[in-house]
Amino acid sequence: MNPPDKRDRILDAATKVFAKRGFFSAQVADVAKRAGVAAGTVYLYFKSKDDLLLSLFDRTMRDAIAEGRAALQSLNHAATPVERLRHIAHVHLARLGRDRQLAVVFQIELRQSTKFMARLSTSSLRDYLGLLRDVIVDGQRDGQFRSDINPTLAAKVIFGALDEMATNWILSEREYQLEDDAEPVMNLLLGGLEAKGNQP
Amino acid sequence: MNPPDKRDRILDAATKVFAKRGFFSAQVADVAKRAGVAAGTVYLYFKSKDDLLLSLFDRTMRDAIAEGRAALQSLNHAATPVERLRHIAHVHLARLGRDRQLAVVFQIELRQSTKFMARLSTSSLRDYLGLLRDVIVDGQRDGQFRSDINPTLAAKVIFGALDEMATNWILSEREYQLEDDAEPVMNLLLGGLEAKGNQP
DNA sequence: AGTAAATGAATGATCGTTCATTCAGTTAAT
DNA sequence: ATTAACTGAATGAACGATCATTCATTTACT
Repeated sequence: MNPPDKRDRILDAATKVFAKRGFFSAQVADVAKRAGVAAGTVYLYFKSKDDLLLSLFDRTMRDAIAEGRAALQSLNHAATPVERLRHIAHVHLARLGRDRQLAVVFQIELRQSTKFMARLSTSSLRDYLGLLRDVIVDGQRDGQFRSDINPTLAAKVIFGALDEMATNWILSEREYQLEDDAEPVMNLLLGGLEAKGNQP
Repeated sequence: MNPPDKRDRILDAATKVFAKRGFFSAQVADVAKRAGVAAGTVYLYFKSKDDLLLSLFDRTMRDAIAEGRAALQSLNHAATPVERLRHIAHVHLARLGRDRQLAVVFQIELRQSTKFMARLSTSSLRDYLGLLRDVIVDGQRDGQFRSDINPTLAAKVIFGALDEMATNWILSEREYQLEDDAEPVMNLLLGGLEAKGNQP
């Protein structure tokens, strides 16, 4: 059938409705209408409204991780840790920058309760931080990165910085390419704010 | 009077109830009960449940900014930009680390809708980022900081990093002092991840 | 015909909010 | 000093609107 799959159609509709009205104000009936199905049909595919949001998260993370893997594969296998970190930053911001509604759901709606946050931080997000950490450890091993830095902490800092860029982008009135933040952010994180002490 | 103020008591109760049950699941009646007043009384002091959350935010930001000002005053007036940034990071994390329930409300509950987020990002948070930015501009002027870095972006990166530390702390099972993250985070942000190119 | 998928009206539980009423405390009058 | 009148803060039962969810019925397909 041409329309991909009813379940997917409902998830797409949910993204739009949640992004626009917020998860709690959004009504299941609106999601159904937008997906072109009846309210009851939603419950043939999802256990509850909560399950809808959680499933949205799961589907997106699965897609994102697949995309991330593919992107890293496409890199020259001899890519340096620096190049790999820059690449991750680009992919991260490009993905969110491509779909504002998805970004709203991810940056805001998914974080509305400790329940969802806990789920979020113990699932694929953990893997994502782990991925960053591994790259950093590599860089430390071959001397490109300072070894006096805790790689787990550095991964969080990088994630926090990218996350803040995404949230700012959503709330900003201005129209700009989120991905364009990747370069300057990584320049700062890699090189540091302090001027190198080259007093001649 | 011994009990500070009825309005304050209600806000304190709201912090606890919102932190525990989440804003949407929390019932106004629970907040009232915890504050030791009747449900209707809440509406003598606040327009609506939303107003309760917003007022909570306003009161806390007012307190935090006052505390931040005082802290900066207490610094030697000749403090370098580096010292000032480190100081801000400490105060930021110390404040959240002192009261986990308040931290939950700030890091999670307040971010549950674009409505609150917008309010958040156009109010005192704007001033806070501006404060960071000013310190960075100072540092660039006297050559301590790289001048090829956009100070506004750097302010966001610093904020994003601290914010991520706070969120991680809330969701972590481990018990640790949030403020202890201030030093390593600022070491990373100031010095950068890359090893200085001193190949002998 | 028989099965599965889909429907959408009806249900029922859940609160935010209101407001008629109470009551403690204050003022005024005798 | 005593009583009466007044005030407005506080109460909490009741209201009413909102939705998530269900399920008896219909539709579509083999």
